[in-house]
Amino acid sequence: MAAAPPPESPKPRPTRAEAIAAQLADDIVAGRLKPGAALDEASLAAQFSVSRTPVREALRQLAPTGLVQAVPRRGCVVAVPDAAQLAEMFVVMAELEAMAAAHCAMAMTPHERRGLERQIASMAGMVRAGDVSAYRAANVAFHHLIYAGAHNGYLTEIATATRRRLAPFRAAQLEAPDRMRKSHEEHVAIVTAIQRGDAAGAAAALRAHIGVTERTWIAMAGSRRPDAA
Amino acid sequence: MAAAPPPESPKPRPTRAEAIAAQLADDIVAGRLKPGAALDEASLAAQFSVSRTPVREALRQLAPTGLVQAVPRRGCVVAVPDAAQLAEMFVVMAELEAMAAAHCAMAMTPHERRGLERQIASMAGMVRAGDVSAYRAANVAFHHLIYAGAHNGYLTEIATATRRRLAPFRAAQLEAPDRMRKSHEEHVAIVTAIQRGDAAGAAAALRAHIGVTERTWIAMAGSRRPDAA
DNA sequence: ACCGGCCACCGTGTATGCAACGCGCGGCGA
DNA sequence: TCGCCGCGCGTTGCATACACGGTGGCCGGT
Repeated sequence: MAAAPPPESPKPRPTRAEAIAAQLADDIVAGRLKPGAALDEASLAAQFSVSRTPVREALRQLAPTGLVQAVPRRGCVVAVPDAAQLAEMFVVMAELEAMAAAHCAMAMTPHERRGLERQIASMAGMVRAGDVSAYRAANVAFHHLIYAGAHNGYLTEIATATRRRLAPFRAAQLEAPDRMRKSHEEHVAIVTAIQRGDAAGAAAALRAHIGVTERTWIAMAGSRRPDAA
Repeated sequence: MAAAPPPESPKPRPTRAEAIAAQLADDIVAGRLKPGAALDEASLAAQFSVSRTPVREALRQLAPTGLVQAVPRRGCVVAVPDAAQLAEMFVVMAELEAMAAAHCAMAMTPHERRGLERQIASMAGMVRAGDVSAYRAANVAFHHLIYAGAHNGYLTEIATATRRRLAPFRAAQLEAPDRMRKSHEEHVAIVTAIQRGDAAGAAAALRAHIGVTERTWIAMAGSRRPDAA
């Protein structure tokens, strides 16, 4: 009778539009649909073997999430945030995750803390093995453990949304040499702070973690000055 | 070549669906549509003198914002967050606004600071006159000045969304005789901290204003006390 | 009288058709 | 040669029509 963490499961059976929206979102987040790509209703309809109607509804659902940009009579394109917007989102995400980490430090249950330890141990193995793709997936899971530990569904919601929106621009982040190892060390620092109940330390560690990520991205994005905020 | 603060104006001319979505959102936020009310497509279509199609698109746009709850084959209702969810959202909103206030303290331009002073002065007059309805509107404007002063469009976006979602449940908050005066005093404290560049103080003042102290936040993490404002 | 299954109504989900708007190209004039 | 105007095409916006699923009530059985 334990309440499910998201107390609402409004998805007894997804409708076509929802399935298409989920698929498109996934394609965008995974980078299969590149920022700026035009989303033609007719083509998508043909591609999914449905009429334009569900495709339109899917796009209209995606627009408020920020994954696609809709201009009233000119169709939709995959969102292309400029450098300043990305910087803003990184700043906010750092704060959101810091908030979650602080909360974790104070309120995580023993069971959740064990889960965190297990995740860290598992990821340590991936680092040793150099398995970047496994590490990438585990990284998402790790951050979701932090969200869950904060026991705040709304925080989880907006942090997840922010992370998704930034995902296309962080895809290659772990490719940078030695980044995976550094990332893991930062994770360890975060978990250590959480485990000893150091809320401020956990928040700071997470801010630093995201901050480094942002800098890494800026370095890879080219040679623009990294003070866009 | 000066970049416009919102470099995108994706609303050359709103489409029917967008107009309906805006109208519905407004009705929900203003409390004219009460939480739990069923949103029948046909009725709404008749009411707006359009077909079901734009109404459906409007509802699909509103669903991701959290203002309405959509169940796949059972229609939409005005969202009814329970006490725990409301408490979560208040906590997050307090942190978002605290974040904004901290940024304001450090980065507001002189022009923006003068605007803040003017707003406070104007609201002081409303308090003296006991004009609750004018104060209510000015209060929203005040908080939006804080958002704007943070110079972070994404933060503004999610803070505004959160505030909108909570609006239906804060409608009567200022009706308490002394609440308006207290609220104004808190605003003054916030502005004072911002004007002297005290980021931590501004953040703390805003947290207190929203009514969620850090301790409340911590307590709520474990035990889910339904102490929604 | 209570319970179970059946049926009909209501509302949503999807498809199709038509009209309007935006855009690009070609022609005309300066 | 360059700029402006008008026209045609493609795409989106909206309306209408049909199909599927869900819900509530009715009826027969126990």
